[in-house]
Amino acid sequence: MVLRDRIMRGQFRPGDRLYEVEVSKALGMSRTPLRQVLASLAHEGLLERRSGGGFVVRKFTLEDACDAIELRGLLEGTVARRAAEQGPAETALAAMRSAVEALDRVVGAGAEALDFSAYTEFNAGFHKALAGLATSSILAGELARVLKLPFASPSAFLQAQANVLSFRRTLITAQSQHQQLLEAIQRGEGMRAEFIAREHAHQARANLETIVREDPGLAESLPGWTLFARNNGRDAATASA
Amino acid sequence: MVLRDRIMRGQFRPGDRLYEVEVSKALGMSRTPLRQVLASLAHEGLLERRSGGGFVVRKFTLEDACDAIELRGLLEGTVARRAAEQGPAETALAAMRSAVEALDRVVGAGAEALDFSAYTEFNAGFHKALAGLATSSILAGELARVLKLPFASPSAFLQAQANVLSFRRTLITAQSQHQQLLEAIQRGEGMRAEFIAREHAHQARANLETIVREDPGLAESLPGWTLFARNNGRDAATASA
DNA sequence: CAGACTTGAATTGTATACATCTATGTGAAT
DNA sequence: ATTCACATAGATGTATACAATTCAAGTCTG
Repeated sequence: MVLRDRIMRGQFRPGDRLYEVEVSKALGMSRTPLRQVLASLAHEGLLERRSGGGFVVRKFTLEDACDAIELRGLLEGTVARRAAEQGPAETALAAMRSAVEALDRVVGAGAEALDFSAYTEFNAGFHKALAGLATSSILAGELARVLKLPFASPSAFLQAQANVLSFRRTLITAQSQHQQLLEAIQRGEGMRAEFIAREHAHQARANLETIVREDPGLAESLPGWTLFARNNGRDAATASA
Repeated sequence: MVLRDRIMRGQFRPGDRLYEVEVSKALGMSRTPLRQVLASLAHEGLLERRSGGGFVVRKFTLEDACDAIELRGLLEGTVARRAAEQGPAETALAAMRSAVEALDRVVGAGAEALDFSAYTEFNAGFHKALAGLATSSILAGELARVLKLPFASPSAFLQAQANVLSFRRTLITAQSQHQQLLEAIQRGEGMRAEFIAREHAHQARANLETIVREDPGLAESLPGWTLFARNNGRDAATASA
């Protein structure tokens, strides 16, 4: 989906209306397949249907991003709890173990020497393995869906933290949570697993909030950040009235 | 969406492939808008995309229905907790109060004399008011989405229980949970609210399981039941091999 | 001057024709 | 007899032409 990337990269601003003929020319495709893409993106939540036809790029607030992250934590927590309660599948558990071990090696270097891109890679692997623990197709589907929301993905804005030492330190505690989550699942401690997963996501949320508050310039560089309203909820159109 | 209803009413069986020309003739519409409907239903989870093109009606298992109900409980619980923590909006809270009061009057008649359709109506009102408490548009959207899954809705299979006395009794305890949930939200007891909502959904799940186990004939009459696989996961095609 | 109606361009929604792909059956060669 | 290649029918994917709707500007009237 090239349109998705273009929206994420900021080629369209929130509130912009997408005219079918215009966009179809820009993408070099016909209106028919484009309309399906538009409908699909609307289902994903990136676009909104206008009353009276047409689509506009959705405005996200920082609150939306935080909610999406917490929702991810909620679903990951449920997956973890149920895996712990029902006995996790060995293959998915093995993937999680190897991810944790790999992260151990990365984090073992200490906050200063930490290989950030390696961390990002193995962290994604950990969360993928966690999703793979889902016994329920319904739950797995919802989690996959939520991960598509801007910034909900575990590695969505990790790279922005690369050069800030205080954030690198949070990765050490995050890895501690990875270890504890794995342990809780293996020991059948469902409730504990659920809460660790929630708190883990909460830390991601806190990191995002800190970035936005303390280093807005850094936030600007994040992919998808253009979809977010800067001013506290009031957009330009409303403010001009 | 007339196609949605036709699928729910059992005009197509799970695993059936939907041929575009055939269905478009049956519905009296062209292929172009039909394809959008098909894609939309696939996003909802009622259809699945076949590899190599086309759509088939999705098979649901009883487990899927249970998972959908628990997922609803999870999301409702989160809405309730956050409402309790952040202070609920007075208008939505008022709607919830009036729903609880109306249910009090219905349940006050006792299990034998209980007006079932009135209960169903006010119960739907309660859960609608609960959804209205959502402060987060992300959360509200996901909850609305989950409610569309077969049997996830609070009143999905309530009517099937109408003539079974033991089920009518469960409504009394369900109403007790409604009261407690409202109370917990009003008193700011977020964690308690979350768990009550979860347990409330869990009871619905238990009721569904009981219906299916003890009165399969009754289950057959439920709208959407044709989408569920009877035999334990193995469908006809697989079993014939 | 305010407000309602008309009008028309622009945009979305629908139908149909065309292109591409998939799957199945047939045939020959091994 | 089995397997591979190929042909062919049928289905999906795409493009374009047409219809219906929306929305705004302009005009006319009270």
